[in-house]
Amino acid sequence: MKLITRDTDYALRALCFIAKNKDKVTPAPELVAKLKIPRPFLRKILQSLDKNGLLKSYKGKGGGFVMTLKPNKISILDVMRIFQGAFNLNECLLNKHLCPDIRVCILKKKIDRIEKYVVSELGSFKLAYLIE
Amino acid sequence: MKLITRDTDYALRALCFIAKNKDKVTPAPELVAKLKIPRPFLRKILQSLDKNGLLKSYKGKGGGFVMTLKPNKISILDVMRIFQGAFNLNECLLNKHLCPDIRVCILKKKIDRIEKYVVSELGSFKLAYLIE
DNA sequence: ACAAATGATACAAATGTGGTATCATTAAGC
DNA sequence: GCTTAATGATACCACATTTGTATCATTTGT
Repeated sequence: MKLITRDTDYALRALCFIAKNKDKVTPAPELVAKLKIPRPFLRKILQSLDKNGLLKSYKGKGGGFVMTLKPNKISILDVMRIFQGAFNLNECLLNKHLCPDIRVCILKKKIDRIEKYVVSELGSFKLAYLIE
Repeated sequence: MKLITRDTDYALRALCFIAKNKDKVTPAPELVAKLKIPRPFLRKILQSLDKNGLLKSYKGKGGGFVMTLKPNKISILDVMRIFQGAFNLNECLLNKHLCPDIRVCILKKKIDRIEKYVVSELGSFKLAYLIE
């Protein structure tokens, strides 16, 4: 079981790099070269980050990407949500069979508490911490 | 993202049912009927539980399964480990590309702490709690 | 006009999840 | 000993997800 998937990982690396460039526009080819992420895959990731408002893109020659927010305004959780969807650790228990008895409910409560913990830990961990 | 997969869920249901039967041998067909789990899938799950020492099986007519341990000696984590492998939330970060810079390490530490929390919560949550 | 960039979208390979099917083996009980 | 009811072992399959690829259109600075 992994908490952070490949695309989230790539996205974090890319964001860190772009953030370090400050206001300078960072083109995708530069990221490919420096971060060793497969080119088309990175392009897709950057497009997602753009659509979700974490990056602003400039088309055409001399184009590329810049941050829209300060790195201390973006959390790991924000990025995870884009690529891994909303947290829902209880998913399976409710999935197809409705919880038929009390035992599921007490386990569900436990898992809900765990989820709250994870969300709070990752939600307070900012991109800025990764850059210094 | 789900914390508990289908087979773990099924396994927990089956274990609860078998535990309630105490020393009485529980045959798989009874579990199929009562728990509405697809028959061949349940069989596979029971075999895993047997191989991992949580159940003892009796072959032949009148055969079936009994618990090998008291329900307060089995944790949710024990069952998860059988079906979902060892916990390793850091999996992806170390996956194919070795961590190239400090930023991965500090995030890794955070995730390690989260993992410790989850393991301790689920490791102390015993099957017995689900049965009462 | 050209070159360097992103946008959009469709495709494909590998892996994981959930489930099925089949046949062999064991043991109780008449 | 035969039948029957159970598990053991194993191979297979369908589908979804993950990871990655390929292609062409569009935009923009020089």
